[in-house]
Parts: sequence; structure tokens; C-alpha cells
Amino acid sequence: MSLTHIQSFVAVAEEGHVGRAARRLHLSQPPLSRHILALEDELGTPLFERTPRGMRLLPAGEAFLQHARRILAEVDAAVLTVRKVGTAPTEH
Amino acid sequence: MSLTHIQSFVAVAEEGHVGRAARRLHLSQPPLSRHILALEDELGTPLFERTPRGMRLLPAGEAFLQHARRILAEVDAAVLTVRKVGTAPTEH
DNA sequence: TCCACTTACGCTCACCGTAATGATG
DNA sequence: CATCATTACGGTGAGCGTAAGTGGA
Repeated sequence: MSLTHIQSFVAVAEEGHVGRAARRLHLSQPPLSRHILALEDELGTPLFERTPRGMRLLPAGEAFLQHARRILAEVDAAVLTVRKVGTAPTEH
Repeated sequence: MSLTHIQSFVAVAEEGHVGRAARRLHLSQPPLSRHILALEDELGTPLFERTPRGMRLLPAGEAFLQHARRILAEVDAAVLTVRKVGTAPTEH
């Protein structure tokens, strides 16, 4: 599992469509599809239902989405915090 | 930034020593040292002070450590939660 | 001079994109 | 047959390990 996989998952969950999510991530469909498959494989359970219209979250996917958003938010917070502390006057 | 980098950072912060952290992670020193350097480069500020004894956290490193632990804990929680939901009787 | 981190360097394999294939209404 | 997702496949770059280099007490 990698942060890239998590970002890919969130994009697909929000778009409900691998193609649109791929454009949003500036990526082509196959690698993005592979990210989702790898995640499902690693977690041992499907996260999406495949429909003719695209991808629909399963309950396991809904649960993962909440955690995924928290992880990404925490990463952003870490970056902001460190940049602030690292530039602080008490650097010495 | 990747989860691997974050795990590497936590190990070095806890051991205070790249060599020991590397053994703990089943990795050799150079890649681990590169993880830390990449992290510092990406964040734009050093996280450790290099001493003759090893690595000592700077204030920016202390701040990052708290976030890093939360990120890794959240990842673990995500995995556990999804595995539980994915195996639940209401899988239909 | 020892000890620890870092840089050099060659190699492998993970990952991307294009193209082909499957699946479903 | 149109629309998505997935699999095949070749090429490149990220990342590993061994070995050499650097720096401080």
C-alpha cells in the first residue's frame, strides 16, 4: 500500500469512473485500474462494484474512504506543520 | 513522500542511528539514509542533527514524528476496518 | 583513526503508456 | 456496438546493495 494507491482510490471513489479519475490525476486508465486492483488484493476484499456506468463503492469501500481521507489530510498537515517549524526563528 | 519514507523516518527517530534502524527494517544503510535525505529535501528543512553518535531529532523532526505516527496508525486502522467490513455477513 | 553518515555505481524490477482484449447493456 | 474496465507487453526510471568517500572527535 502506498500513498499513491490511496490517492487513486479516493479519486475513483469520488468520480465513480476510472477514466475521469485518471484524467484528474494526469494518469492513464490502466495504471489507475491497477492501483485499485492492487489495493483490493492487498486488503483481501473488493472495494468497488463494477457497473456498466463505472465504479460504485461497496460498504468496504465506504469504510476505507473515510480512513483514506484522514490519511491524506494528516499527510498534508504534517507537511504544513514541519515547514512552519523548520522555518521558525528557533532553528539554531 | 511515501509511506516507506515515513516508516524509515520513524525508525531512525526511535533508534537515533541509521545503522540500527536499517537492521530493524531489514534494509541496508544507504537506502535508508537516502529516504531521510529525500524527506528533508521534500520538506525543505532538516529533520535531524547529525552527530558523531548518530542522528538527533531537531524541532522540525519532533513535530513531524507526531504526524508520522498518526499517519501510520491511521493506515493500520484502515486495513483492520476494511478487512472487518469486507468479511461482514452483509457483503451482498 | 574509528565510527557513522553519505555518495558512486551498476543492476533489477516496479510502474507507466500504448495497444489489445474482455464484459455488459 | 458503444462504453468501461482489465490484461498484454515493451521500455524507462526509481530504488536496492556493494563499495568507496567524507567528516568529526
